[in-house]
Amino acid sequence: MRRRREAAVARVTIREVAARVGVSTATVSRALSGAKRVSPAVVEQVRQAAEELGYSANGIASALRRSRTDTVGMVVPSITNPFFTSLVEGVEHALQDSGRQLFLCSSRSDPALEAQRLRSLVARQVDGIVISPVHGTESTGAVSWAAGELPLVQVDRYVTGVESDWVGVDDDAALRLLLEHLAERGVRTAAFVSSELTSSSTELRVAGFQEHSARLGIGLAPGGMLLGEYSIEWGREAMQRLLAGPSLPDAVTCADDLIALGVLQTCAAGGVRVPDDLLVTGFDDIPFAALSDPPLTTVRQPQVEIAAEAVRLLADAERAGERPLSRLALQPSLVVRASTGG
Amino acid sequence: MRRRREAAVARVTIREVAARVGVSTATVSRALSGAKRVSPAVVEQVRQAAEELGYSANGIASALRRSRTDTVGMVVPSITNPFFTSLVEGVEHALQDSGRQLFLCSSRSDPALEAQRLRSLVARQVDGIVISPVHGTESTGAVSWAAGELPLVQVDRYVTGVESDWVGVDDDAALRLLLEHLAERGVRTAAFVSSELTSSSTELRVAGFQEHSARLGIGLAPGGMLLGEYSIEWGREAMQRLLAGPSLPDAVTCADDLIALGVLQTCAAGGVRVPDDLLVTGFDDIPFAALSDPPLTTVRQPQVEIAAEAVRLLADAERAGERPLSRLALQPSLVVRASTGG
DNA sequence: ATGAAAGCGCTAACAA
DNA sequence: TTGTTAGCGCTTTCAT
Repeated sequence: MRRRREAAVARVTIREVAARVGVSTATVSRALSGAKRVSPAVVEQVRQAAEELGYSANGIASALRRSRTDTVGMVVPSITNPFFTSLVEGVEHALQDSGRQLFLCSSRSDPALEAQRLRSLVARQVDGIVISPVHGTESTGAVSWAAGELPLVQVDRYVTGVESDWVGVDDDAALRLLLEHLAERGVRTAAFVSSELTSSSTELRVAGFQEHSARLGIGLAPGGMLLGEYSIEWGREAMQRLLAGPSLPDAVTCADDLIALGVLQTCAAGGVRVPDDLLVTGFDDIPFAALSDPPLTTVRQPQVEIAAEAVRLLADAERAGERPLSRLALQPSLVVRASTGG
Repeated sequence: MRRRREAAVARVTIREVAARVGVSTATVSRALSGAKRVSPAVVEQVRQAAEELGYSANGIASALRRSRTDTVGMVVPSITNPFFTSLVEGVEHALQDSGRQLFLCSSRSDPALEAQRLRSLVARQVDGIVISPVHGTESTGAVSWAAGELPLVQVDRYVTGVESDWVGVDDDAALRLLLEHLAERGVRTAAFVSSELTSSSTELRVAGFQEHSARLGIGLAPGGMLLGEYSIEWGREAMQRLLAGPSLPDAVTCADDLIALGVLQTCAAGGVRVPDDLLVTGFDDIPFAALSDPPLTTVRQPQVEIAAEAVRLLADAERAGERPLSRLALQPSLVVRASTGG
């Protein structure tokens, strides 16, 4: 319980370093940045003086002058969903090589909060934005405004009508993989538990489910299209509704792993044996998908590639003037585990 | 595939708004911030002009002038560990009311990266830092330097010898709860699977295990003190080592839920029945602790309170000159599930 | 190789 | 209530 830091000791500036060495601030600036056209001797003196004085650069002043912050903003609907955390980690990693930092924001699935985050990032002059928009239509205004202010890349989900690149997974291919797998396992009827149709990927997953289940002769169970949100709780509730119905389908296909984990929990609690009585599938392959009871069959998104590609596109966008927009749908892979008898 | 955003259209500044309305930049600044001592008519005109011109403030310039960024930095060892994500979400939420934003960084359990993040946050002039330091000793230098530059609060873990506040859980009380529960269940021998003794909370958990197990007459199984890292993988590996030993203890106590989930996975794979053959406990109560096979008995950390308290301490620190340091160890609660026969 | 000087866009004294 | 003025700390011409 001793004293705290002296309140607001004025921070050391470049001027004091310059004064100490007896050179101009310009020289100090040059010496401390890429040491160009400065004599090695001076560089060394400056380094030492900076060290002695405890100088550390004021990034704000530098940013104002250079109109660059070496910072990228990222906005995701949730930071507690492991899928997005993996994506964030991938982006942060990809950024690291270029010495840039990530400014992470959560929109908490709220378009109003998302708009606020975007305004804030633009105000803070980040050099670019990576966003997974909350909502297919309600996010449009804010996202397209931001895209007009600075380079912006959409990942995973997207809003249409915005001039920006996009990288994500091929949702149609993912549902093809899942349903072909279920068909092979002899599934004739299935339910689909998803979020409300408020985002691009949700729509594509539902559409993919409908198309491929029809093609493979898998019928939609009565009351089997359940739309809620991407959460464990919704998975639990949706499964309760299915249990309350007249009969169970052969399989429950879920639009993400969180939903599927909730479904599995309710199955366990309700005495429904998976995979004996019911097959269950997820989507994303989050780390916990392998640990559930039973382990979850799912499709893996290539998160690392998605993240790397997003950063690459952002770099392009910074340079670019005119250039065609990219839309990259990367391929998912099927991961078979015990929840489908694998 | 249409045209992109026009490259670098110079952004609208306050001067252009001022010119449009026919007032000074100072008036525009005043009108746009807290509308103090500006005539309502002018405020309205300025608002409108700003709107028409698509003006959005340059936060960097503002920050330079005001020496405030309204931004708080947070550094955590991992953003894929749900415990830390919950903490982050709590801090972000607590900050929201005061209109500040969170700048989140992951140190990836690497002291060097952590030091870099801290330098970066200080350079970016965040108003304060919330950090859960990676390492009990290797983090000291960087953390105490940062604490000297600006207000800093440690959460969850801490390094000693740094003049900063700390909020976290009462690790000793947590181990008392866990071990008393195990003793009631008839446990006579236990193993402890933890991370290396590199952080304060790890040390306290190991110490708590030793003290309370001794007090309750629970013996440490031979080779039963297993130190690795906070991850599912390490949990798997540690359990494999226990399985390779001559005999199993009655219980495996884990220093966090990720480790415990890994332990459970190996038990399932190796035919060890939990809780019949072995009791397993975790620590943190992450959302996935309820979904494992079997559901995990653990202690819940009061994350929301920890986060709220951290933000409150930061606010204090900003105001404060001299003031005693706070060390708040909040109380955990036992959550009994099937992994101990609950 | 170095220095002088001019701002980046904004805000806060201080005047009026 | 409003304007004038002086910077915040840094980088970058343009000279020398």
